[in-house]
Formats: sequence, structure tokens, C-alpha cells
Amino acid sequence: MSQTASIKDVATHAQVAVGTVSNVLNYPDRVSQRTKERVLKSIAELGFVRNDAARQLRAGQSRTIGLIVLDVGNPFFSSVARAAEDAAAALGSVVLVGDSGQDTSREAHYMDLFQEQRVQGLLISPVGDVTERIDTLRERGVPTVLVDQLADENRCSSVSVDDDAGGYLAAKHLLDTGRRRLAFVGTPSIRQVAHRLKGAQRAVAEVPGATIEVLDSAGQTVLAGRQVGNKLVERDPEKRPEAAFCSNDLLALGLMQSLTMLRTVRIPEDIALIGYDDIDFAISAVVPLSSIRQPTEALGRTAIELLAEEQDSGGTKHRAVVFTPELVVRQSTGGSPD
Amino acid sequence: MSQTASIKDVATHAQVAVGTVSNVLNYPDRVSQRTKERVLKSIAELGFVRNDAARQLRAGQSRTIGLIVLDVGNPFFSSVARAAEDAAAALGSVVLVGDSGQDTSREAHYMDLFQEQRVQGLLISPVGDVTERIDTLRERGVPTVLVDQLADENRCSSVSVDDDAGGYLAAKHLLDTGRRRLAFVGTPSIRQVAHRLKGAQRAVAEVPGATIEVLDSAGQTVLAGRQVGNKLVERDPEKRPEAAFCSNDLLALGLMQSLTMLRTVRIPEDIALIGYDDIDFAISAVVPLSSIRQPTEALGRTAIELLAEEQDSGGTKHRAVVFTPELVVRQSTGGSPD
DNA sequence: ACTCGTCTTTGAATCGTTTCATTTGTTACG
DNA sequence: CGTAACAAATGAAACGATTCAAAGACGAGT
Repeated sequence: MSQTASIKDVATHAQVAVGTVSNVLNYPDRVSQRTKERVLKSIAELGFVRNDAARQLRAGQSRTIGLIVLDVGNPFFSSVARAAEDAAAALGSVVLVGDSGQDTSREAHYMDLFQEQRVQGLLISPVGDVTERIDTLRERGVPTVLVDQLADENRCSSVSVDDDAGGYLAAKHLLDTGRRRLAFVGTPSIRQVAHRLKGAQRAVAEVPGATIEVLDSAGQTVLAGRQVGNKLVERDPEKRPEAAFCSNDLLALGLMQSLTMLRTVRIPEDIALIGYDDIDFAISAVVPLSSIRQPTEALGRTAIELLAEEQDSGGTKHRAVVFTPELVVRQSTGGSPD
Repeated sequence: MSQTASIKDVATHAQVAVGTVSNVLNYPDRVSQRTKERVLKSIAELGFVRNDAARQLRAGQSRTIGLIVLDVGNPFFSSVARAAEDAAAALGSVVLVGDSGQDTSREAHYMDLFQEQRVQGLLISPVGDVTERIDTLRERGVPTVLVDQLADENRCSSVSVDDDAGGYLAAKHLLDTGRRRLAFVGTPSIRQVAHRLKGAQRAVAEVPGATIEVLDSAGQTVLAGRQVGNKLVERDPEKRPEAAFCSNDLLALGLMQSLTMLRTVRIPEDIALIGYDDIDFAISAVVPLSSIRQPTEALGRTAIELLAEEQDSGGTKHRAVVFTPELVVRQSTGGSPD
């Protein structure tokens, strides 16, 4: 009893065959009431716990779904992850979350790991170009769904939010409130961010005289935002933009911190600010932050659904679901003060 | 090639024995250069990927460490989790994170799951009383470390932060700034919260005429904080507390939202506010939030270290590491405006 | 030519479960 | 009483890796 009991020990103890114990566990109906009780009693007495590795080995597949996100600390991803977990739980599966930290080698590492684990499927918000690896995975029977990135529907399923539309919404809103010299803060090397920028530029192009400057931040964190903010504060006030669109809320909050720190810059009077994601903390900011809301819950849930579809079709049918983001106006762009 | 190749397929393809392939993978030095090359070539051609389940089965143990937290959405836990992941990665292990959501049945569910997975060890921030289950786990060879909760050093290892001291710090600070009618907002049914309350009450008892009222919140989220705040706003201003100590920052931010919404309550003039955890967003709040900082990075790292110690000693030696929290003064309690 | 030692390679046994073709036991019916 | 029909229980085979005792290959030394 000191170490773990196996199904064989249970069988011996209950004086039945191993197959019978297995049946009690997996097909209770095939076993008579009497033996079932005896076996269950033995299981309890020996403290038997199924060995999942053996089970998987036999089954050839685990009950696990891999999810690789760019940053678990980011509320956007933790929200998507939670929704996916809940949806997976309903199907009797578990989600393992891996954090690539926007690093292609960590991303590859997790892909290897999940493949070794023979996961049922993979949800991934990719850093690099992974289409080839995904094809390979599919050949090996691991269906994959791209998360937060549109995929070619002929090759791969995906759930995403229309980033171009989101960027357009944000920039249009800033332009509508009268601003002309805009700044875009973010890391356009990330595909989603590039789309948001493109959407913003589209909106800017529609308004004569409007410009948008791109400030490349080192990352998408509060800290990175603060660094960009410090540089803006140092600038000649004339040369500061009238409004900034940050590619996510963390950046925007960081930017806001450094802008408001010295009280020389007023938000939204001197610089209007809009973020992206509408995380819970956006509303609690120094100046409540306008943002673009993404349906994280739907993203996570749908990702699991698409994975199930892939599995059912044997990886032959793909579907790309695109959600539409939504503008949330708050004080940081001059919206109503609540 | 359509499905996954096994080590046997590789052996056949490379015209060697399975044992040799295994050696190439695990003990490259035992294999001659020539065969090694041949085997590696076959591995590449067949796209062979180790089956982790089979490996685990044979090894009797996985390279996985389970971590059960109260809420992954809470930056405190996601920070601890990340630190644990990094520390585990250095040892070649992977951390699986389970979210109990403060629900004992979900907690039990994850404990079962991790046991089935034969995890190397378990880190848990428990909801209910799990000492007995932990004893059972240890008997079965699964060492466990309590996270964010002090354990009896004779029974179990633990990493925690002195919550009583933290509560004392917070309340003392409010009292030092002249407030006398304090409120404690939180869910004392959670052990850690109860300790923070106790520490706060200790500080209050030292000051004649000071009182502390307990406002039980429904949860520890931004939303729960907002609900408590709404009730406070409805109160006769005379009967409102002069200061509130919230058992975590999310609650404090929520409380701050509803208090400042109608602009009838000024922070910190009418009500001073202090939170707990010092999450990244605390500094970005409407009124930058004073808080109690916990060394999350050290918590996660140390948890993994203690787990390693447990493993090495075969679960006979335990150690309880207690960290000391730190007061961070900001504007919400009248601190300097940065 | 023979023995010894070293370096490689072999392949059967093992881990704990599930599966499934068989066997055993029981009941019903002609 | 014989047998068909069905239910329950059996136990060997399989999953894919690792391990390890044994065998094989080869060169050096006598």
C-alpha cells in the first residue's frame, strides 16, 4: 500500500481477472452487481488510482488538448484559456497551457512536447510561421486550430477577431473626436498588431490631413508602455501626437502611467488614448481607458468546437471563424466619465 | 508515414535493434558514430516522435509537476505560476496548472487527475482542508508543497507569505495616517484572508478608539469589489468607514471604481484605500493604489526547490519557508502622488 | 592461435491498462 | 433432458518505450 496499486493487485485482492476490474471501471453494465461491489471495495481498500500513461499508451491518444499562447500573464489570453478549459471539460478533456512568450524556440519546444504527449489536438496562437508544422501535425493525426489569427480555410481551421476592423474602429474614433496627429504604439512584427495598424492607417487615409506615426514598443507589456511614454514626455509638446492608439491595454496602461506621472500631460485633453482588448482593468485606470473589446469567451469556446469538427472530419474539413470587435468609449478619449 | 512511427519502425528502417534506437536517444555515447547517423537519418525520414505515455509507463513517473491555484485570472497566481514554470523548466520538468476556482470539488478533481497522471509532485494552494489527502499522496510517492499557506513543518513543506504581518502592516499604515474607523473587505472564509484580517485587528487593538468593521465580499474579484462599493455609497456618509483594507487588489480596484463613479466620495480624503498583492495594475488605477507586496517570483521558485528537496529525501524532510510582505504606499492612502 | 578486455549491438522482459475472442455459468424452452 | 440463448468472467495479446543480461566484434598481448 505504500506504493501505488495496479489493476493487477486489485484483481488479486478481489479474486477476479484483470479484465473484470477493467470492465468495472469502463463498462460497469457488463459486470454483475456482486462482483462490481467486491471490486469497488478492493479498489477503495488498496487506494487504487488508474495509471493514465498506461491508458493512453493503449488508447494511442490522450485526453489532453494543448494550447500555446503568446503570454499567459495577458488577461486576453488567460480569458481565452479559461473559456477553452471550460469547453474542453464539457467534452471530458483537459487543456494544457504553454506560454511561448513570443519566442519561436519556446513555441517549438511546446509543440514538440505536446506532440510527444500525443495530445488530441492543438490550439495555437503562433509567433512564427507554423503552417508547415501544422500540416505535418495533421498528417500525424493531430488536428490544429489557429487562435487569434486568420488561416487559409483550405489548409487549417481558425478562430480570430478582425484585427483590421478593430484598428479601423479605434483610429476612426480618435479621428471622429477631432484628433489629426495620431500615434500607433505596439510591435508590428506581431501579425495581429500589424493588422490593427493597417486598419488604423486605412481610417487615417480617409481623412485629409490626418497622419499616424508608428512607435515600435519593445513588447506588449505595461513596462514597455511606460518606456514609450517616457520618450513621449521628453518630447517637445508641439511634437507630441494628439492621440495614441496602443495595440493592447497593457501598453496603454503603461503609457498612461508615465504620461500622467508628471501631470504635464492631460488625458484626454492633450493626448487621447485608446487600447485594445478591454481587459477588466481598463475601466479602473487612472483615466478609464477606451478600448476595443474582443469576445474572448467566444474565441476559446469556438476554438474547442472547431477542434472537435477537425477531429470528426479526420482533418479534412476546415473552417475559419472571424469575430467582430467592438468599440468601448471611456474617458481616455473623452467619452462619458463613467 | 501518415500515422506516427514507433521506435520499432525506426529500428526496421535503420536495420538495427530497437534497443539501439533507444540508446541513440538516451545514451548516444554507447552507440558508434556510424549507426548513430543511420538511426538519426531514419528518425528524420520517418518523422518519429517519442511516445511520452510509453516512456512514462516504463519509468513509472512523469516529468510533470501539478500546480493547483485558486484563480489563474488573478495576477498573483499567474505570477507564481510563471515563476514555478521557469524553475521547473530548468530541471527538465513541465508544470501543469489547474484552476480550482476556490471550489473544493474542482480542487479534488484536479488532485485526482494529477494523481492519475503520476505527476512528480504537486504544488497546491488549497481551498479546503487537504492535509489528509496530502498524507495519502506522500505515501503513494507524490511529494506535495503547500503554496501560499503555512503548513505544520512536521507533516508537509510549504512556501507562504506572512499574512498576519501583511494585515498588520496594512491596518497600521491606515491608522498611522490618522484613520480610526476602518473597514475590512474580503472573504474571511479563505484562510489567508482570515489571517490578514487577524493581523489587521491586532493593529487596531493597539490604538485606543480604533475600530474595524468586516464587510464580507462575495469572492475576490473586481466585480465583488464593485458590489461592496455600491453598498458603501448608499450608506449615510457619516456611517461610512474612513479607510478600507481590501484582501486583494482586484477587490480594491472594484471598490475604487464604484466609489469614484459618482464623484461623491473622494479617495483618499473621504475614504483611504489599501489593497493586497501589488499587482501590476495597482499603480495604474484611477487613484494609484497602496498595497502589500508579496514576493510572487520567490514563492514560485522556492516551491519548486522545496519539491525537489521532498523528492530527494523521499518525503521525510519538510521545510516551511515564510516570506515577509512589504508595504507599498501610493496615493490611495495619501502617499506621494507617484 | 588463443585469451582477455573493451566497445557495440541485440532482443526479450517489463511497465499497467484495454480489448476481445473464449470459456464458463445460468436460464428458458421444446 | 438436451440445447439454445444470453450474461458474466477470463486471460492472453497489444500498445511503445526502456533496461539489462548476454552475445558479438575486434584488437592487443602473449
